[in-house]
Amino acid sequence: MPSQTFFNLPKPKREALIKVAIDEFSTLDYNSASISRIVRETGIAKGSFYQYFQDKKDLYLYLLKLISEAKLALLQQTSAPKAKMDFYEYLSWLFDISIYFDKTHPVLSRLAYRAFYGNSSFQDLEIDEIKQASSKFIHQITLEGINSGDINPKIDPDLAVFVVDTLINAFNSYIPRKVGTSTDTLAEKGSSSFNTESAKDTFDELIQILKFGLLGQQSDR
Amino acid sequence: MPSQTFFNLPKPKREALIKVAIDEFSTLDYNSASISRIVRETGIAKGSFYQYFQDKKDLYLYLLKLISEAKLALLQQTSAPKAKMDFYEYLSWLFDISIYFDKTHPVLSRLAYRAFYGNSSFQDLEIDEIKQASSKFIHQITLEGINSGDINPKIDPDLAVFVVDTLINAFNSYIPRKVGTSTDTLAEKGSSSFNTESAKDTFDELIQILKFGLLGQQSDR
DNA sequence: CAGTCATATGACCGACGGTCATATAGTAAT
DNA sequence: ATTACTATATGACCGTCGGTCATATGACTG
Repeated sequence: MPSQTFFNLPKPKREALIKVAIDEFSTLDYNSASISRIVRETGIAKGSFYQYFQDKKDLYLYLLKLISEAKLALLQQTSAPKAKMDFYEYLSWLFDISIYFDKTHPVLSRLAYRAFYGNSSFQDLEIDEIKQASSKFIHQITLEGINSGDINPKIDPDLAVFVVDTLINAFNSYIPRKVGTSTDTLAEKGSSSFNTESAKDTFDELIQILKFGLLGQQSDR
Repeated sequence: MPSQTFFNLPKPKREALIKVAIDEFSTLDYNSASISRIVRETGIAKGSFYQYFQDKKDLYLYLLKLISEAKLALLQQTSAPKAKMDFYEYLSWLFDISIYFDKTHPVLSRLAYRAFYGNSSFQDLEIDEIKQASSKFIHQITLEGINSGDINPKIDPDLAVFVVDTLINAFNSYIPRKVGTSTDTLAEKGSSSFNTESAKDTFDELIQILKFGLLGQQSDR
């Protein structure tokens, strides 16, 4: 976490620093992103930076936190299209929201994309924890899916969570390949560079596969 | 690719360098692994190293190539337990082989694990290509699965490949979590640190889910 | 004015990946 | 044995990095 000193900073200075940092980390992977460059560009001294943040990781974690807060805020302010959705409809709805976030926050989205699907950062407990925050969310709704009968209860819950979580997360890196946009282009221009309609169709087809895989065995036993 | 100079090296020197390098890259992620340390430990001059390899990435790619060759060799020398296997049986067999490789080549396995499932390296085209070599293999057998009717032909082949490939690959990072071994311990001690029997059971359960998901729709239409 | 405290600063540190002019050893021709 | 040529070995050196720290600046208090 940034120090109190950082939050005491005049707003413009604080925001300028964050903006430069977001640009840096959305353009380059963790190791290539440079604190030296960030402070040079922001016009503050290196020593000052290290009064605000413990280290490079501290800044990075803070940026990821800002993003997840922005996403959560969007999720909470968006009302569901249907009152009662089953597990699979809910997943589909989440995907809609995710696409909308990418469109409205292209730079944040790009940074998040790098952090989660580019294999750019490093082995680190805290960073893994942040990464798994979205997994925890999927985890929770998957367990609810099991309880409500949308997922065959004979399937090991952990395994069900793994399957759903893995596919949902990996889908973000699949789509650009599928629609012919390279992940590089995506990291550069954000998700606006592919057709969100066909992405949605493909996602719904994936959900169908999930539905059969996770539910299909039930009639069998 | 290493230079001719490297291959001209006396075998002991060449192998010593490779051994030290493999140890380094199996212990630390790409960015933490240090060329300076490798040459210090091997007892050769920095300049010499850079006569052998173009850069750090060149060495890394070469190590990954050595590993994939070793894996391929094992695959080719292992005979199938059954003459005719359907797609899902074949996947299960591949998993057996993979487990065997991990047991017999723990250090290589650890390096590969870091490279593929640790999010430790960086955005790079060539490295991504090597990583996707195993994906290509899965790709091929998945397409065969479609042709032989083991996978519902109505499913978009690309999507089918994506689902299979993603789950198979991610499974390697799921298992340690499942059996309570942290990925750190795994990277440290190799796959010998978890019960391969229960891993196999879980894998077979995953294959069942895949089977229903990818085939299930067929009876439906 | 002096004293105290938060903040700002940039020279400095060790380590990194990578370069290059120079030294050394091996080989072939005279 | 001497020369000439080539392949290989070497480590001081470069720019850059993340991070530190003694010192300077300013702002507020008595």
